[in-house]
Amino acid sequence: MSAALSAIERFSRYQSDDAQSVKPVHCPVRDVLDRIGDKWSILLLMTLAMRPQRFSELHRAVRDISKRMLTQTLRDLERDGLITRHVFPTKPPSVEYCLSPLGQSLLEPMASLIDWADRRYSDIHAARVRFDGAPSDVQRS
Amino acid sequence: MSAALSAIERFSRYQSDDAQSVKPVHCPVRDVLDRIGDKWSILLLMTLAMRPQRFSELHRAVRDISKRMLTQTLRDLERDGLITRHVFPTKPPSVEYCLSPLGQSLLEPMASLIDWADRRYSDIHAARVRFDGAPSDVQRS
DNA sequence: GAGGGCAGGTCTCACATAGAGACCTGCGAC
DNA sequence: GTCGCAGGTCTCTATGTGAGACCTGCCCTC
Repeated sequence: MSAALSAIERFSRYQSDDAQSVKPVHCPVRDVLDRIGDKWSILLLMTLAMRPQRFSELHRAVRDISKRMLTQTLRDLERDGLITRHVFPTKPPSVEYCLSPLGQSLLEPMASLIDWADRRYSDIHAARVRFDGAPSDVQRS
Repeated sequence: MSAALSAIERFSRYQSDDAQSVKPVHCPVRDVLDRIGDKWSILLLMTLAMRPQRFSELHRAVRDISKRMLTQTLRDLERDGLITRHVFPTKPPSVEYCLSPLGQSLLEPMASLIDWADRRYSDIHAARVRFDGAPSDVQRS
């Protein structure tokens, strides 16, 4: 726990450095979070964690992503070295995406987040119902 | 590792259930990820992890968030029970936000992600440079 | 040998979301 | 009375996203 929290302290140093300087300080953590924290990246990484998959397989697995965003997200992940892209010279060429070692290394921290999400979902859902049910200052005692 | 990866397997089951059914299957993991995976939530949670803070402190800590998004993100986090909001009846009323126990429980998985981001940033940065430097099939050998 | 189909995209347009920054509210100090 | 402050809300514009038509090679069928 304290080991993990030291990461937060390290991050906080970037924050306070930034707050104190005139020019914004570049924070690697934010950079990375902006990347994998978008709408589709984690979802695609999780999907590829099961096995390498082709473009259209991914599209079927994550049905509500548009081709446009699928292409774009995959390209960004490839750019960041998290996945690799292989083109096979079949009749209509097929393209397979799979996790790189760097992408693999992200699985463990990501899985702990998924695990949290799955275990705490009922709490979150309950909190939402409670919040929406008490629109102003209605307090149950 | 295998314990963590079992979370991924569990998640994959939602995915394949969804792929097979006609009606989309509601996936709690996606629900939660959509929430904390937005541009500002993790950043604010990390900032609040250090200590409870007031609206304007948060605004100073995360300088490039707009008031609009700060308000909205805080409200969403409160709705999900991750943070609590206390109004103090000072002369101009001040408002303090702090992590709820549920929010605290998110710190550990989040910290491991932060830690990953911090340690792997140089790899990611290198991959980006490589990708941008090789626009087509130029390969350094 | 013309037409159709498939994989993996790109392009265009319409709409939703985010950011900038002006404004609001209540109150105490000057 | 009017200034300033905390914590917002509102409006306008810029940016991002989704839907879905279209494109490109190539093979297969007719």
